[in-house]
Amino acid sequence: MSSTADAPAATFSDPVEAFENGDDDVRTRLLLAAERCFYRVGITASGVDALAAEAGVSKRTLYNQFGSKEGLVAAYLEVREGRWQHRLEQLLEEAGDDPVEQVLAYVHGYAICPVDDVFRGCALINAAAELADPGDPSLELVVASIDKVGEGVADILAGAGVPRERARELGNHVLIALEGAVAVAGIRRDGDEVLRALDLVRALVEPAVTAARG
Amino acid sequence: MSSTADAPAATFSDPVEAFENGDDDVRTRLLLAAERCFYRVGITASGVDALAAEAGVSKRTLYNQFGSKEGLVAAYLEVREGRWQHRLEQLLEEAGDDPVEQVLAYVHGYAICPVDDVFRGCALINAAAELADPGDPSLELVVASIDKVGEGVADILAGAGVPRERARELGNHVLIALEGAVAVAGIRRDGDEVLRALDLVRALVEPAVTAARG
DNA sequence: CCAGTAGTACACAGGTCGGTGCACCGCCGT
DNA sequence: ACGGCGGTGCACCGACCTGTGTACTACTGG
Repeated sequence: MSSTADAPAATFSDPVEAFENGDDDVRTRLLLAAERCFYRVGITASGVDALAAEAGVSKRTLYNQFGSKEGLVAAYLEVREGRWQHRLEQLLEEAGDDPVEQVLAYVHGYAICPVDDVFRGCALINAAAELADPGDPSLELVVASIDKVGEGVADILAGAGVPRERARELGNHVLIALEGAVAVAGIRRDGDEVLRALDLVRALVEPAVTAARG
Repeated sequence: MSSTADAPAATFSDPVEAFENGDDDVRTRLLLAAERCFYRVGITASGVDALAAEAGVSKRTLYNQFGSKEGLVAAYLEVREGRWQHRLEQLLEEAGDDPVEQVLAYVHGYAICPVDDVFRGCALINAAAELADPGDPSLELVVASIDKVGEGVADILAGAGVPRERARELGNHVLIALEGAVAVAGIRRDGDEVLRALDLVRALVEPAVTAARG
C-alpha cells in the first residue's frame, strides 16, 4: 500500500539520503534523476522520456509513481525544500549561540544549493520562473519557502533583542541579499559567488545586534 | 536593404518607442509580441506559432525577420537591455549630483522592469535561467548586463571619493541587493516589492559616501 | 505451486515543437 | 503597365511532447 500512485502527496524523504543508505528503489532513482535534469536544463526542457532514461527506469514506472510530470515536479520541489530545511537546521546548530553567526549560516546554506558539480542558482527560484500561472501550488511552495527564510532571520534577530519591527525589516533585507547572491552566482555559474554576500549580510545585521546587546 | 533577414544582428531600436512613434511594421509587432510572451510565460513555453499569432503576423514573416526562434530571443534580450540602459540614463540624469541618489536610481530602474501589468522579475535573469548551455551568446549578454550594473555603481562611488577597492566591493553588494529585490518581487508578482531595497541600498552606500566626503 | 505485485519493453495516440516550401496578393516605384 | 518585394495562408516535415494500453517477466509471500 505504501508509495502507490494515488497516495497523498506526502513529504518525500531525501533521495540522496535514501541512496546513501543503500535505498535504490525506483522512486529514489526517479527523484535523483529529476534533480539532475530539472536543475540543470530546466523543467520544461526535460521530457519524461529523458527523465525515465536518466533514472534507468521505464516511463510507465514514472507515471505509476508520480501520476504525471507535474506530480514529479511537485515531489522534486518538496525534496529540495525538505533538504534545505534539514541542512539549515544543521548549520544553525553548528553556528552556536551568536545570532550573527546564525544569520551567516543562511548564507553558507545558500552556497551549497547545487545538485552536483554545476551551480545554476536556487532550484526553487528557477522553477518559479518557469511556473507561469500564479495559482500553481508548486509556486506557493516557493513563496512559502522564501517567506520562511525572512521570518527565520527575523526571529533570530528578535531573539537577540532587536526590536520586532526592525527585525522584520532586517529579515527581509537579508532575504533580498541571499536571493540576490544566489541569482548572481547562478548566472555566473559559480556557487562560491554566494559567499560574497557574507560581508554584506554581516554589515546588515551586526550593527543591529550589537546595538541591542549594548 | 534595411532590416532584411540576413542583416547582421545589429542593436534593435526599442519597439515600444517605435510603436508610439506610429511605426507598426512587422518587426516592431513581432518584438512587442515576443516581449509579452517571453516575459509572461517563458521562452521555452512560447511557441513560434503563438508568437506569430500574438503579433498578428504570419509565421513565415517571423523567420524572414529573425531567421529562427533563437534569433528572436536574442533580439528580445537586446531590446530589453537597450531599454534598460536608456531608462537608466534618464534616471541618473534626474537623480542630480548626489551619488547616493544616483545609486538609488538603479533601484527605481529595476522596479519598472515589467512589460505591462504583470511583474515577473527581471527578464534577463529569467531568460538566463532557461538558457542551459553556458556558451550561449544570449547568456553572455545577461552576464555582461549585470556586470555593467555593478561597475556602474562602483564608478559612481569611486567618483564620490570612495576608495576604488571599496567601491568595487560596494558595487557588487548593491548588485546583489538589486537582483535579490527583483527576484523576490518577481516571485511575489509585485513590482513594488523592489522598492523595499531602497533602505537596504541606502544603508549600504550612505556611510561610505559620507565617510569619503567628511 | 500459485497468485499478486512491481517493473519492463514497446507500440501508440493526439498534439505541439521549430522550421520550410509554395502559391498568391497588394503595394509601390519606375 | 509592370516587375519586384514584402507579407500572407496553408500545407507539410520530422522530431518530440505527455500520457496510455498491453503483454511479458521477476520476485515474493502464503
